[in-house]
Amino acid sequence: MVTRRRTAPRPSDAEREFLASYDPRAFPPVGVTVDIAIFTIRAAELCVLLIRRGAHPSLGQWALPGGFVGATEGLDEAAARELREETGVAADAYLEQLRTYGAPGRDPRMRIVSVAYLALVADPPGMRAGTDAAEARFWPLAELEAGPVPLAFDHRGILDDAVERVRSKLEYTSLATTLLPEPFTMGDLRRVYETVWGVELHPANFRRKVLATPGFVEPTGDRGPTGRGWTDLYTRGKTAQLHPALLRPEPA
Amino acid sequence: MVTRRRTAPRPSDAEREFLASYDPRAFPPVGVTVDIAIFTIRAAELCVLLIRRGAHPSLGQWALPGGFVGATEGLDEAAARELREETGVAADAYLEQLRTYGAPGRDPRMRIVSVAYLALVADPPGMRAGTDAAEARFWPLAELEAGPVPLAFDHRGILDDAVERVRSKLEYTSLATTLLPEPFTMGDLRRVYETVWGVELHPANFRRKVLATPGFVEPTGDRGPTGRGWTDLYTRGKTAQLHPALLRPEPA
DNA sequence: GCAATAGTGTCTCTCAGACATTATGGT
DNA sequence: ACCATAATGTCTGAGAGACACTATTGC
Repeated sequence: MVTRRRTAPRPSDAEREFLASYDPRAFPPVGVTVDIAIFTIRAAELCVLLIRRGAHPSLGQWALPGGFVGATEGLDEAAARELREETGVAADAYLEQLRTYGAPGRDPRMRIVSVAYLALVADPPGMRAGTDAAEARFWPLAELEAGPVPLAFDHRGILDDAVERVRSKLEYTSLATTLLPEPFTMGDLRRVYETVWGVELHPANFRRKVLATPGFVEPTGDRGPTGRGWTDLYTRGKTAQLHPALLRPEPA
Repeated sequence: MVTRRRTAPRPSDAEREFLASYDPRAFPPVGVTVDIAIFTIRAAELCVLLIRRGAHPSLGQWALPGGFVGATEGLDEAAARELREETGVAADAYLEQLRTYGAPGRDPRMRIVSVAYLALVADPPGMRAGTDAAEARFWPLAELEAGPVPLAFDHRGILDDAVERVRSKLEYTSLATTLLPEPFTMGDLRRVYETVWGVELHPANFRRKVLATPGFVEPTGDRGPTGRGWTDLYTRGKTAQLHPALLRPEPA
């Protein structure tokens, strides 16, 4: 028996680790999966990619794409692989770890710990026609929040956390630009913020703040058509963090 | 064989999940642990609790406290248990999930996925004398960053992430108050910020901003002694998020 | 008296929000 | 002509940073 510290002679972690070093099956089996909330902007709506489950449990329900982490695969690596498999997009996408969910009963089969990721992509062109029959679909969030679409497992909660993360990330990073295909107009960028935050922004003030933030966007020099007239086009800047930040208006 | 979506007939997640539902041992064994970076302020220094390992691997090295997640235990629950076991503190402490680390080789024994947590506590009184012989110790971060103290596994990287999270959390939450025993003075609170951020703040401006943020601190009405004179005492306010935020000065 | 900290007041600069004005091009 | 959007400019108020001044207490 190995005691680790302090006074209590309880069955210590060290003991369990010691045993585990000789028998990796000494503790309860746990599956580790990666789930991704992949967001894009489509038709002025914030959308998330969901997959209709083709296996039990929750067969037929919609779920975040994901899967088990390979034996020799890192977590970020597994998430990047899932993202590539689902969307075909890898280069211009943004991917970050969101949070890990491991409530004991969240999967009825066995103990599953899911490392959730968050991805932002420009609307992938290959996914509009190439998708066969609604097995993978970008759902507008408004539709998910309004209609009673049941999500598998605890994916509803994961999705809520992911949306909140996206909303706050737009404040202090330039990630809004990764949701748009290049080049984009100032109005396009503003509509991303308005869509994600669910507010209306003053075009003049928005423009002023974006252009006052170095490295947020880069003017191409070209002009492109908009609804009525012509306007300047921009590409993504090099700065990830915004200084100063673009704070969302308080609901007060 | 079950095909899930799109065109590719690759070995799909659904298939693996289907198999797994009949044989939970069908995928590689993974251990899930919880590690906590527990911070406090002691002697005007930001300190983190480390444990000297009493088992292989990395025997004798310092590591973040942690352990395996119980079979019927949630992740937050496991972290709260660890925090309680290590410090005896539960009530006034702050605990949040930081990030999950799962690089394949991070533990030499087997695949270990570690869900890291972050805790902020007021210096626990029971830990100064009650601890026997340096098996658990609050280390000043300055000492860790300067001296070549090797940390077990990838805990150095986890600690770096945790410190950065604390630094940014102080900006827009009232968590600085959870690092102090109550009641505290305005100077105590300012020194928390100065210590964590590693900067000097103007006392007058700091005081004005803190008092202008509703719910940050509550005046007790009493006055207490300070280095030279007497000053107002405060307790923690009810607001978790600060409006407006208390931004740290830019290193520019 | 001197040093150190707490507390109050004031000035300036920056920035966000609100709004006015003009240009452009499609309906 | 009318409308929608883009683009530019102006005004005001809030807040941050810098600094001056006073009060209190230990040395």
